[in-house]
Amino acid sequence: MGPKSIEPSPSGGARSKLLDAAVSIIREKGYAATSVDELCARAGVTKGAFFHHFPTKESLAVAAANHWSELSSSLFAAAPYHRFDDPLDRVLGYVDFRKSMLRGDVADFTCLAGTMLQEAYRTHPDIRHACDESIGGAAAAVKTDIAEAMKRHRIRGPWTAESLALHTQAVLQGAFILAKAKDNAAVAEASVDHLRRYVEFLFRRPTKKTKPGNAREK
Amino acid sequence: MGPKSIEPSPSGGARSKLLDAAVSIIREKGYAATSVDELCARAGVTKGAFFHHFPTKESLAVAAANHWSELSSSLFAAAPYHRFDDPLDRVLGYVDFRKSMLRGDVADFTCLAGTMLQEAYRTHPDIRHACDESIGGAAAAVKTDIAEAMKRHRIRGPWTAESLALHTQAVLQGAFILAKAKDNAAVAEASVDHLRRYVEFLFRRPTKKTKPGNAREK
DNA sequence: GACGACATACCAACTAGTCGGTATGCTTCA
DNA sequence: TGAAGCATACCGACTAGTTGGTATGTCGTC
Repeated sequence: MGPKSIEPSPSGGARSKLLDAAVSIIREKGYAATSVDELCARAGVTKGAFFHHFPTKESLAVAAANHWSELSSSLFAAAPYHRFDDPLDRVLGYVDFRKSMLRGDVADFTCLAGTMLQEAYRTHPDIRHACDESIGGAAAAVKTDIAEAMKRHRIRGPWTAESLALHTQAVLQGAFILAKAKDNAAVAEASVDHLRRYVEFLFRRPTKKTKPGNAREK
Repeated sequence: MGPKSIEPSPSGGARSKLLDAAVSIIREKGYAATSVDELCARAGVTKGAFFHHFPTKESLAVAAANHWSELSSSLFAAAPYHRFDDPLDRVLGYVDFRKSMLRGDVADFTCLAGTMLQEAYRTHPDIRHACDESIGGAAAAVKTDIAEAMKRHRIRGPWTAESLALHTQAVLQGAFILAKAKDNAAVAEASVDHLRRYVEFLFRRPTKKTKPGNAREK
């Protein structure tokens, strides 16, 4: 914690370089397979610097998860869909935005938190907690719009804004796994399409036709 | 391949004990964090036996993924929902069955393939492939019923039986991650409920009231 | 001259994988 | 029948390299 609690390090510091390295390497190969030496190498930093800033490898992972939370929450905060008046449009805009991110290398659009959770949920409780908060934070942001949309459109059902928000995260996480399995983002897009259709159904909005020129496979 | 090509080892063999150990340990801590020594210890087998049956640790993981495919496909083949006449009931029965499995320890209901994919998709192509086939096999089984249900109920839409089948797997995989994040199966159940509602919607079946005693939470 | 931010050298524990060996079959043919 | 010949299954000590982590030193700044 120290002086970095105020300033997130001006990107020249070893700490922030290690954080960035952690995010990218762990997304490629997971937490356990990522060695401290490799982290230092990618960050262009020595081992001394590593253990100066982080007492253990695990604490770096926790910090990386928190860093990831900040990265994503500011990314979504800046996204265009917030302009919509109707909160339902914001929810659907969020889904569309997530779908539009499914491009390029698989390691570049998958989720750090989901990746680490899968292997560390039991052996590293602190990592589990930080990843839970990361996903929970994303869910909370959508939940707000979902709750407003339920109010505005007078929708009620045997589900809550919270559970639907978490469901969007589940679909996304599952879509990432499918994309990794097939090394192909198209299958993830299709799952997000199903999610969008489901949300439209819940809010009784006429389903929009699937975007033209959407069939991009392999 | 010797005498074992006919009989899958009568469960006394070191090979099958290693396979079982691999499934359980890897589901607890992932592939990379699982050491060969630990595998041998849990299987009650020596290191010599390990490398007699498997040339590398990676090849054990591939065999474990295939073992997992067989375990799950025979589990689902024996499940009760196949009795239903209407293929749609079989699809919904599958979803209900998956939901009913969400009990007990998280490590005992999560998916080996999804867990390994997350960390090994890039570094271990053979593992990725075996896990892809595992998930693909599960999806293919559901796809059959979905396709029949589409025919029987004259349903068409901008989605295919295949994409919906894969979507069910995505939701399940995502639900597992949520369960790991919160160390709580309830959140996974809620996601599966959303999935069921979506399938009912796609097939224009009146949504059944949430099961009695299902205590819709909060 | 104290302190933060690193660098260098080092270590004990663990890692996947090797290797020479043994015990127990199954086959073949005299 | 039985012995030679060979394959399979398994054992466990060993190794070369890697792991996360430590101890100590250097350098610039306040």
